[in-house]
Amino acid sequence: MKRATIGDVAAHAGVSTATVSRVLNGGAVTATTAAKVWAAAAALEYTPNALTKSIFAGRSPTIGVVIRDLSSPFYLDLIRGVDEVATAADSLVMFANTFRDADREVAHVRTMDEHRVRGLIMTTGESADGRTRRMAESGVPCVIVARTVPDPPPGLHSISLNNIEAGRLMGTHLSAYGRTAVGVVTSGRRPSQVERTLGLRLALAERGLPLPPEAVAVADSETEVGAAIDALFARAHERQAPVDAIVCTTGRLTVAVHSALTARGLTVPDDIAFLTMDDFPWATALGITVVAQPSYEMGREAAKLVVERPDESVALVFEPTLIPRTSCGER
Amino acid sequence: MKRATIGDVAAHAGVSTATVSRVLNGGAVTATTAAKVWAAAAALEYTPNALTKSIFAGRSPTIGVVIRDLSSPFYLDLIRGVDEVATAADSLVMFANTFRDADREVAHVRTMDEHRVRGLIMTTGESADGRTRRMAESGVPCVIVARTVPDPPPGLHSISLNNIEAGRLMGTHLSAYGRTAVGVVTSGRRPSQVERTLGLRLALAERGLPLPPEAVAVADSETEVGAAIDALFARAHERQAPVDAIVCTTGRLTVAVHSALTARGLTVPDDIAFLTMDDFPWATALGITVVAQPSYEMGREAAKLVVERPDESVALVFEPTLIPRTSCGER
DNA sequence: GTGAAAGCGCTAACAT
DNA sequence: ATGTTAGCGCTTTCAC
Repeated sequence: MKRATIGDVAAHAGVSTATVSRVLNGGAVTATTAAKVWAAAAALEYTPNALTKSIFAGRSPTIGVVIRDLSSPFYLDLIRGVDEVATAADSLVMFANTFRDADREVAHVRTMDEHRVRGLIMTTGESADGRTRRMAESGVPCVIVARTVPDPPPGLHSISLNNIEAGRLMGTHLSAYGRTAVGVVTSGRRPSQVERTLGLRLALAERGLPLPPEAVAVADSETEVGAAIDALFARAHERQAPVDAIVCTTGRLTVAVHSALTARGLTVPDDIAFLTMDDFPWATALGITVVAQPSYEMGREAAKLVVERPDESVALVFEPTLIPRTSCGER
Repeated sequence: MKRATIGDVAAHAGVSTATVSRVLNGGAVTATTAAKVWAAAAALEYTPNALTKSIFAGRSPTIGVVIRDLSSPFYLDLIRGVDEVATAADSLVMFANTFRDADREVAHVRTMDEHRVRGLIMTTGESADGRTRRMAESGVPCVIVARTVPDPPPGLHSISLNNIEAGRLMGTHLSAYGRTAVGVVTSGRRPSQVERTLGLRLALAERGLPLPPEAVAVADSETEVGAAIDALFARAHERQAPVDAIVCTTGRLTVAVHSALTARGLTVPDDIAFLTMDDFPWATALGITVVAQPSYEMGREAAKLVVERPDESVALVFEPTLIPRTSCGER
């Protein structure tokens, strides 16, 4: 069954397409004609073509979101925040997951650009930065999440966490509860990861506690966590400096690190303290102390940036919060 | 900075727009002209307008997804599955969350329709069924997830779980581990919920175990869970039939029910067995036995239905799996 | 192989 | 208040 066009409605109602367009979009029309048009539209089950409309506007009323890893709890809340604001602004959300793949990343950003999204929110690496800048310059506000951008043009925003502070919070908390030898599991070279580790090292150093490179293990994915932990423990053993706390700098690996610990017969917090990033629904039940980011709020703010301040260039930095539970021996 | 159109590229390359269109879409052109056009496109940073393209096709290469509740782990995996095959099919995913609100539901479905999505995947109630049928009839395949549809026209699919079997699995498992008085927390009147409870009741009955209505508590949201559990226990107390197992028929409430139990000083599984729906990352660590649905696979199949079999009408029913851990006293 | 021109469904000046 | 007409950016006959 072919879809009715505005022309069909016009014919059915005995008016011109311009008139139909007017009643549909609230122009000046007689009540009588309006009624006729509405009747015709209903009879033909007319559904306006948003694509065609967007051609005129030059843009689609859609906000693009490119996420690197949908399995991370942080990103889930972020999306919910974006969706909330988008819906309120009569926007849709166009979504794509890059599965941590740089090629998919540039491809998805390009596709979003081709679809003329009104704005783009992305939590990705640098690979698509060239296009992002161009998009911003041509009037499509972009928001980079979880990373700051150097020298941003108008329209290019960034939203991130104060990662140094997140690390400091961890270090301070751990030392306050008597831990002196912390080991960290981090997912690697991304700025956020590096900064969190740095903040941790800073806070520890201020209290005379060391965090040597040997105490930092890198695990890129969940499957590498076990080996990373083992290597960490082995090095600690060599140095005769047994670790009494494990910090995980990414919420994505929380489950993996926690299971690795318990799988090795370690009891939290008696044998070892555990402190990780990003709050999650089960953290309370498990008594896991976390440093939380306001992920939902960050999603809302990201969307608000594209909706409300398209041609500024703001760098929003959110503050982390430590939520103490029992995994560091708090009670 | 104004965006380059195909006309700009044509002018820059000294050819016609038709020729540009040909080289962009792989028509018959000389290598020389092709080179000129590509050079011009690159120089002008030309990005094709996917919106305009879609006008001709009559459809956008986009798959719409309307979800009732993004916070449920089931839906998250579903979306990842959809995204995966959509990407493989050069489609984008247009996403909207209804926050369990019927008005948002119809609004979002309409918007998806207006955007001429090539297909729609939705996990919603009946409120939008009228439009869904029409969409299917006009050539837009729709997939209803987590519910079956009566007398579907071609193009209207459904994907669901064998909920009766899910309930049976629970009943069988519980009775196998010696539980005789089960109480259930369910989120209400949705067919999936009712069927799971029914299956449970059936399996229990076959073993001579009752599941009276008083043993079923309804909690619509997380906040109502505490009260529902209290009422359940109170009724069991009156009937002098203390409950030795709690079943939760929706993954959405797993956390809430579990915490309600522990908050009341109950130890799982010693004081009470706990069995819930939908597997989740922490279930292993917590030792929670679940009846899992293949959510990721269901998302993939849903997307494949719209991509590969747009004008059939298939009702896919997936089988649940019980994943035994320790929350029912398994060891 | 390439260009001119018509048209996709709709809006936005201009007319009337 | 309503109709006519010219596009929006692109694809697609149909000539050449």
